[in-house]
Amino acid sequence: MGTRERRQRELEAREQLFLETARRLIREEGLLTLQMARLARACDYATGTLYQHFASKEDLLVALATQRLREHCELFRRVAAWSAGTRERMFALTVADEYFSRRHPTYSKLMQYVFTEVVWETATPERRERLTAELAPAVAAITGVVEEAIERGEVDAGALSAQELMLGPWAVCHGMQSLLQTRGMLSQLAMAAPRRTIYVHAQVLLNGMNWRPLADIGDEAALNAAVERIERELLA
Amino acid sequence: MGTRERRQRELEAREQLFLETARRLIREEGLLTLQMARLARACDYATGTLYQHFASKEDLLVALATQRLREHCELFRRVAAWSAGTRERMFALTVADEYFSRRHPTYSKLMQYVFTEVVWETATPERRERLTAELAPAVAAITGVVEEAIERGEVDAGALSAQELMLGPWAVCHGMQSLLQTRGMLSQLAMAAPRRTIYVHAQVLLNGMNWRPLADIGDEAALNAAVERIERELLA
DNA sequence: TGCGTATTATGAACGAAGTTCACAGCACGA
DNA sequence: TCGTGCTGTGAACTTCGTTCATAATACGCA
Repeated sequence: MGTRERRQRELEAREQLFLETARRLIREEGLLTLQMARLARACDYATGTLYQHFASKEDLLVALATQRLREHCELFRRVAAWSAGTRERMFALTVADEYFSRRHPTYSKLMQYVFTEVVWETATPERRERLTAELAPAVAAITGVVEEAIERGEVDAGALSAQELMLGPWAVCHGMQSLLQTRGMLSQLAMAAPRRTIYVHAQVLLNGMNWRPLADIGDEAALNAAVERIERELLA
Repeated sequence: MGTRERRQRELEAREQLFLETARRLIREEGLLTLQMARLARACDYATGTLYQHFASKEDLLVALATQRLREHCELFRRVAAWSAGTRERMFALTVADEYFSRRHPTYSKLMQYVFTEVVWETATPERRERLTAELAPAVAAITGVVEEAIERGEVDAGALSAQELMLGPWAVCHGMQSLLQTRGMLSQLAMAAPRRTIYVHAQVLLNGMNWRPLADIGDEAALNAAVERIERELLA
């Protein structure tokens, strides 16, 4: 028969078309000006057809975010599985995160918007679940690195669990990028090299956990070498 | 004469009324359902009157955020001027930040929304400037603490400037709160005590900077004592 | 106190965009 | 070939945010 699954394939292709085109429109004209009717028109479909795939505009945005988040999390999993020491892998996660955000400039903004009460609460529960489901494997992978380090005695966990511990580097990454991305923040601060600042603070935090081998915070050459190695072996 | 300045006072009082009422409506019904017409009606004014104060809905939101940010920054300045060591003051900033967010649950969400491209770019430049202007004194005060610590040799700044250094604790604070506040994140992680996790990571970061006197990360009692002292002396 | 003018408040009307739905068109099976 | 059910369509609907012609008010002055 195959007529049913052919139709299914066509539907998926159309959904992809909508998502890809939405991404392009956002890239070209900004999140601000994305309009459902225009998006449908740009894909040569009627508005109603678009609504057969996405329950609302917010739904579409969450779907868009989910797609990129999947890539993001796959990258994390690859980094977590890298054949290197736990300290190096942990730092590599920061570098990878920064790299990913740099490669996808609209992604962080989209995420910021999507996690807003106004958008998040308007999207359908299924869409929200699909997004959060993407996180689980990545969280598990990163937690795995922390657990390995704890077992090997390479880090002082204090009273924190592996998950609580990994929240630290995650927060530094996320917080720093969020702050730097916020307009009126950079102008406030005289940031010479924002990227380097992220890396240094990530290393500082890992040092604070006494995560061995410790990094020499003052050694810029070593930092650059570490970053370059990660970019070469994992991200290129 | 005084008729002009009386009018000025009346205008300011009305603006306050609008802002207070908006705050209440948001608290009671959420950011999602705030409507300009309803806000005006709730204050017994016509819609047009509301628009004499705020150029747009986004403008109103930025004004709302600015008001709270002022309090927030005043708190920071008070903490930065505390008669305690630099390390203790630096940690106190994290505790104060967490405290402020806890006291004003809708503030962080509002901020998150306001800094969104969709809102920020739609507000008038004057409003945006007024918001960012609030930041300057607080940033200066915090940077002052870092500079004092550097001068006294109580911290290893590495190659980072005072401003770059203070971005670390700020990012930890902001990032951690942002992550914990995001729905679907907490469910992902089994967080026993999110507040304590923030504090520990703040201390870890400061330790990583070798900021003296170092904190014993594993010592929960000491951490609690420090937090309690800060809350008692600065925040109560 | 009364009048003319300027300023301000009003809320109905407007406009823009998200969403819906009655209907047309198409494909598939009998 | 015809009937049926499904799908795409886009005009109409709805919901706000925003504006603006008009009414109301306040103010200065004779």
